[in-house]
Amino acid sequence: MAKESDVKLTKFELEVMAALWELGSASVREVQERLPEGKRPAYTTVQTIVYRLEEKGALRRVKKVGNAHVFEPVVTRRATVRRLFDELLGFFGGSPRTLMAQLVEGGHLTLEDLREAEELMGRLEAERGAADESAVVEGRSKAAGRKIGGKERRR
Amino acid sequence: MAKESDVKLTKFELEVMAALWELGSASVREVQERLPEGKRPAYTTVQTIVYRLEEKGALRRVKKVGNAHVFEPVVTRRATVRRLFDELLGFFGGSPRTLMAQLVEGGHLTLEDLREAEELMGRLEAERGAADESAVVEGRSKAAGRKIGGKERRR
DNA sequence: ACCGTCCTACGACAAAAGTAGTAGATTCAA
DNA sequence: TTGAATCTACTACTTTTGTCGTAGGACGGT
Repeated sequence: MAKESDVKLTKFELEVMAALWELGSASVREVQERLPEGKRPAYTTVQTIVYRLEEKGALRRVKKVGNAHVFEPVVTRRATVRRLFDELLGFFGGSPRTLMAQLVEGGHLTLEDLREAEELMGRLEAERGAADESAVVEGRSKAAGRKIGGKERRR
Repeated sequence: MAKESDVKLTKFELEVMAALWELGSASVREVQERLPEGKRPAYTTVQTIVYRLEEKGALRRVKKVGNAHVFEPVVTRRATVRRLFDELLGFFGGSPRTLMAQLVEGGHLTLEDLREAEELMGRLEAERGAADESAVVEGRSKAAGRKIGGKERRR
């Protein structure tokens, strides 16, 4: 029955969806106009993509305004990112660590990015935790305890 | 001049490259055999991809063994990951944070993953820091300058 | 020297993705 | 009520990807 998770999007479709996620809901014209300056295809091109996305079940038309249809995303941005990430992970034997290492070494992330992520993680855990008391341990989820320059390993 | 960075790879091409990165260098047959069980295309299919990759400059033939060519990657795994990641970032207004947030919320990362990343970052910073002190200008000090410790022999 | 096996070089094709034009219905402001 | 502006619903075409098959050359063992 075509789960949301098996919607595969191409690069351009992704951009259209990105616009739609930002707008919440929009007409073809609105989507087109939200596309980055340089690479803004003809109106009908965008329209075609929107139609294809509709067939894939990535979005749906919800109403009309004037004689124009208004579309709304069906697949969430989060689910899509998850999918993309999983794919990316594929090239790392499914290990987020190896990937993270590449990101760090590639200079994509700053220390603050990581700290913030930790903090967020702590918040989320606290929020939904409460229920399961066992296996908590995980040291201070406060993320404030810096400790750069740990062991000197490999390399 | 076709810089290494403008080599765009498709999903399948990525898989072939992945095999090649793992093997270091290999013949078409070897690459094909390294492809995951289920999705293992015909020999000539792999051959075609390899040829196309050669045209794109992602790999090159380095020698012959018997009558078979042996190929070797030209673009590095790191550069490729960087590229993929940058693309992914595109959907987040280029903000690694937003992306990280999605990853955390999506449960892709564990606290340990983050910690380890921080640690690695600390090590790298220390390593390269010292010498840096003065030369700050260099517009591209933002990654790309990788070359710590000779070859990239991880794993 | 001969044959079976493995490669290489090409050529083909279908499906997916990217890009757009057009005919005719709709809307809306004058 | 009309005509310009705008949409929709198709249709169409070009590239790019994914997948192979085949003809003929190169090798290696016997």
